[in-house]
Amino acid sequence: MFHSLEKQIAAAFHAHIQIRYGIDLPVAAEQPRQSEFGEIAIPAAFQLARHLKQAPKRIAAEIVAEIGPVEGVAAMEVAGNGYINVRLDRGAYAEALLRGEGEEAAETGEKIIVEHTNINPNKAAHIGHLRNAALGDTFVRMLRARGNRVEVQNYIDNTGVQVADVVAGFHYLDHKGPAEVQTLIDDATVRFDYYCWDLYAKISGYYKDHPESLAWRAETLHAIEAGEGELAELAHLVADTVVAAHLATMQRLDVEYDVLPRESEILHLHFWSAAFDLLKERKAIYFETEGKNAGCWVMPGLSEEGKVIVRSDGTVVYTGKDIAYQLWKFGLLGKDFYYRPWSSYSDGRVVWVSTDEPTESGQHFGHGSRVYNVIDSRQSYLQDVVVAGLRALGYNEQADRSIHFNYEMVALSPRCCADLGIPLSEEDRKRPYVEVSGRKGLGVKADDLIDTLIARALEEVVSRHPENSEEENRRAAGQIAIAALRYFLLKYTRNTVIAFDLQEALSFEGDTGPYLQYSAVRARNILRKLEERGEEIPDFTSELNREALARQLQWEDFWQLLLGASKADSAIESAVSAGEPAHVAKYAFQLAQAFSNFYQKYPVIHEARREKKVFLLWMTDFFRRQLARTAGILGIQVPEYM
RNA sequence: GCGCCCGUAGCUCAGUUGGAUAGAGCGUCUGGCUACGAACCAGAAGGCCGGGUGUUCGAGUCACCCCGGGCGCACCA
Repeated sequence: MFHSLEKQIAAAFHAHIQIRYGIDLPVAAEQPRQSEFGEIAIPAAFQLARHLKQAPKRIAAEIVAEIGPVEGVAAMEVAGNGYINVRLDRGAYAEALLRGEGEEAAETGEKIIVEHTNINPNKAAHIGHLRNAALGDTFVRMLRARGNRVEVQNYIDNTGVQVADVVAGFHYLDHKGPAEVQTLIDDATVRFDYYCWDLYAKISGYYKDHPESLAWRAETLHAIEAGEGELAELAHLVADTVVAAHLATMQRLDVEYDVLPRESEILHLHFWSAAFDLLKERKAIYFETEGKNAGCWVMPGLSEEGKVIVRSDGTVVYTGKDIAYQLWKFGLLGKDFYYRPWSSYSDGRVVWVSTDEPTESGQHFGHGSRVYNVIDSRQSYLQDVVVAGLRALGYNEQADRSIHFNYEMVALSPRCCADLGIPLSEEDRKRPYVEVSGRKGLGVKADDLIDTLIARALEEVVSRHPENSEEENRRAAGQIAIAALRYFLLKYTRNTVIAFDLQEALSFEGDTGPYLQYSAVRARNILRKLEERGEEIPDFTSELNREALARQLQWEDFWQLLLGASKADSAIESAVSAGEPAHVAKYAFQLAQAFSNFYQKYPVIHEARREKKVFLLWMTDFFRRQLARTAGILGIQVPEYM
């Protein structure tokens, strides 16, 4: 609502300035620093001052005097050195909100692809992976909330070095074949992804102590690529099982996917050779004959030596496959995968996985017009290579629409390592944070963290609601734990390194997910309590007219809460353009804060005057809906009670 | 060496793309529960926005130079 009105008012100024001064000025609408200054500030006079060579203050006064009535605006005034402060017509604004106007979502035809999660399927997910998924999933929800069509892809690198290492661990260190590994998978007392976590650390350590054994890795990679033999079979078994574990972990956070494109199909369906032909044909890469890259196909430009795409033994590096994948996402490769169902969600939606065998599914993916790759900042260089590849092929437009949605890593605070019993070197203890390492098995497993959070939340819920059933309390605790976790991962802006601290993540007070939930739960408790007392929730539209609304909204407290709650769409819009899910979190928190204050100050149910009571109930209901919606975009549900 | 990121209250972080008197949470201190359940609210203390020079009506925000920290720059991903 606010968003569309703001645009409308800016447009009125734009039109006036165009006619009056003959200047096509892009008019910005800002939020005044203080609420007493009104709802919208127009700084246009500052820009005009340059063109007109007059004082901004004078120009602002002239515009205010001449612009005439603007719809939805009650008053305008000049302030500061030349701001035009706009005051909205409160009654009209509230009436429009009451009738549910101005909430249209502009559906755009283009399809946006968001790729996120992308965990190597060789071990359990850790806290860093959760940041990726929470950011990606929330961004998807933000886009969908404003009407965009979005396809969520989770790329599975099931033929890479990391999977190969775990396979080598099973085969060479543990001497286990596919049958034994299958037994392990079927054993309910073993968490297979956790087992692989340890095995990966074990073989990484072994490689370090016995460099000659790296031959195992090469042999395993070859076997996987050939797709034959026991090692290849093991690779499939390991990768598929771990992918299922990852999806189950992500499901706990309400993170869902549309399709799982796999590297094995990139290879078997010859996506790479198609891309390779294109790259050679358009001279995007060249065959190096001398120097340290002799015998390799190299992409020039990004670094002094260029980036090797095809090794001297003829195998392609990951980035090469990624170029093929990126081309496919835009529909530029002239090839597609086949698809079969991988699993389905409780609402029946199917997650599809790529396959190399023709199927009757009729499914098609890709052909996006814009692609967001949610990948941490350490891989910026590789992402630049991919984009440079598109450019070298002449796909400049697609290169511009390839967005590396980067974010900083999640590290561990030294205190956290101490809490978790992770030994640190003297040097590490002095650092601000310690990087997690899969190879060293150093990190916080996602499911362990979620379990801890749920246990904590359950303690709190049970202490407050011993009368409720265990099932109900578990349900609420689960929702609270997820809210705490998702909010914790989202409240930091993307380029902030999160030094993970268990005690902070476990907090349910202050700037946290549970605070949002608590605020929404309290709003609903008011409405529920009213009905329990035998009163009915009024029909707001028939009991409140414009005049009544205007009367009540003379109270600044009420107006500010209503205004704030009506800005959800505006907040989402600016968060999308800034690419910052954290902005949505911040908005939700401020909104919850405003309501907590309102809740404390105004006893809604005990209000004696009818008009005011109905108005307060409507405010409560409006706030509740807006906060629930915003929390939903963060992937946070509002529990029945807490 | 080259490239990118960061430095804001005791701690952890925001800061609407250059705007009005720099904000929040935690922590500390003070006050508020017979309940629309305090996982809350109100108030207080706490700042050379790392340092310097510039750009202009105006800089936490932009440019350049220092200082301090992080991450990249593989025939790993």
